[in-house]
Amino acid sequence: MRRVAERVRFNRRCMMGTVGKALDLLDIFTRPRPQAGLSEIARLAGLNKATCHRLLTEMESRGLVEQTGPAREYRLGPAVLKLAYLREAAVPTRDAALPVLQGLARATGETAHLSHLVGGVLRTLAFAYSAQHGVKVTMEDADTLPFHATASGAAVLAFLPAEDVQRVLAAPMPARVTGGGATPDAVRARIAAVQARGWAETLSTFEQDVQGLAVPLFNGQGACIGALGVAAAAPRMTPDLHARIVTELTRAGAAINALWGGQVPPALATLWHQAA
Amino acid sequence: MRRVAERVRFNRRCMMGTVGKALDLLDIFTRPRPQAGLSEIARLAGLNKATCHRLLTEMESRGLVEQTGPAREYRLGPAVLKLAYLREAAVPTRDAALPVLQGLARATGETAHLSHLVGGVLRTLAFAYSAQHGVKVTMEDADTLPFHATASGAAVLAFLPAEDVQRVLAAPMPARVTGGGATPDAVRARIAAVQARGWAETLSTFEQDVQGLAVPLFNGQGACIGALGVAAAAPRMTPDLHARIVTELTRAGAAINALWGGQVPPALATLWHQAA
DNA sequence: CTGGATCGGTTCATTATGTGAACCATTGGT
DNA sequence: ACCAATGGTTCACATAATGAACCGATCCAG
Repeated sequence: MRRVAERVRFNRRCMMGTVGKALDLLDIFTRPRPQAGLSEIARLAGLNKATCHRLLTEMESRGLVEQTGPAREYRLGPAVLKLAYLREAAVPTRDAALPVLQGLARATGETAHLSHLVGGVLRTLAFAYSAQHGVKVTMEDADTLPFHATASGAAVLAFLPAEDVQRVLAAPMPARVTGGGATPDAVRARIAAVQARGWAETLSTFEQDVQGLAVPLFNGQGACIGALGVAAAAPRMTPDLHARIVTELTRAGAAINALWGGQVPPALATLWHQAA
Repeated sequence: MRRVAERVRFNRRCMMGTVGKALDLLDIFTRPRPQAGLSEIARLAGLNKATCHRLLTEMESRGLVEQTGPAREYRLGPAVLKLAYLREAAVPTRDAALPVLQGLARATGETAHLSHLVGGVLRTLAFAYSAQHGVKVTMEDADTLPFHATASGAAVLAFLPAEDVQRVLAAPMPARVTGGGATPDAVRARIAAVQARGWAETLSTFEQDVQGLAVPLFNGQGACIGALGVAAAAPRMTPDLHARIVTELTRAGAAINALWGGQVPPALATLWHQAA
């Protein structure tokens, strides 16, 4: 049945075959921890050392990871560069969106970021800072964005099939939330707001003193595949700045969707048109 | 024993576990064939359709590949972009070398390319064209470079442990060679030449009417990890141009090794110093 | 409209493959 | 000298991968 395949599309991360475990190891390597030793990796991944070692050497044989000098730590390998090059050659996603992202950061004076929905998780794909202020919201370590507590999450949820939204709301709340901003009711309210006005908004739900605004991004079939967001330092927010961010954000969202050939739902498109 | 682990370091591609098979599927996607259907992939990989499907969906769950619209073809996914970003953040390899590569292409008026030794294979990592001539050697499709028939291959072989060289020479000759330029004796002669003068050179061995020149690149432990090459259109080669390429190539080689913290063997360093 | 040849995807008995506790050999600190 | 780490390896065991056969859909030629 076609329908069966569709239903499993979200939250694919449940499958835990051998290659799934191997690929999960790649998520060990982050910006603050670019490399790690065998024991550390095994500990972080909750796997046996021997298993881990086999997976790593197998990935090393294809260049996906590599082992550094005498410490014998593992890190991401050169093969990922070739893959990224091919991906960009086939589907100019990131490179195409980057100028728009930088323009958004410049126009708003705040941090702009782009995230991609993958395996039922929102992953940061790129971000751009503004040079305008010394105080800016940094995104370096925000690897995956929780749906409950970010504007990007709400923007995406608002255009996801109802069953997927249910699954997200049913999932356990992540620890990192301030106040009651991540209760199912609060999230549902945000989703409704997105559908009513065309963009998502949160205040101090993911990071203290950070106001987030976001719009969803779509693929050629009209399915929501990510979000474009602005993370602003709340203390310097003014009605005027807020309005500017909304107009710039919707404009940039429309631009990126156009670049990607994304099908924006008509209702949303008209909302954006009014805002810009 | 440490020695055992060392001996297996080269030619890791022999191990064919499940994740190895999965990762090999990624090599299906190339510049001329950026996406492929399930049956086609299974055929190309020599795997069962069911197996292939499982591997692909498992990789899709982590975003390493994705499925396109109604045709349901597979292509590289957005996760590779994040991995490449992290890799570059941790080890600025490609981005750091790119300006040097472009400078080399500009200074010589020919095509410059950078390749990385991974899993016993030389993979093209980046290349730069010169705007000077209409006729240039294109590298788009040269995914992996055969050791036997390229200057880059000879440059790397000249600084690989003897046993690895034996293994390469013992391997079956690739079909794509012109003339007798890829016989074991010819390769051995090229290797000796590299060690004597500091750079490798081939003429019409890989591509007709293409002259290749290359120098090896090293990591912090002094192990050879790749090559920097220039692919020149043979018809317009002159002694003067040849000399310029050699000086520029050695200079650029030294620059990239410096950027990467590569330990150039002293003997080679002095040869380069004389050439530049 | 039908027959055949694709396609993407799924099922399930068979077995090959991955697993992990216990085990080295080294290294570094006390 | 000792202990506690480290990276890596072994091997009996059980889980997880395999592939022929299958399904429904689509397409195209006759």
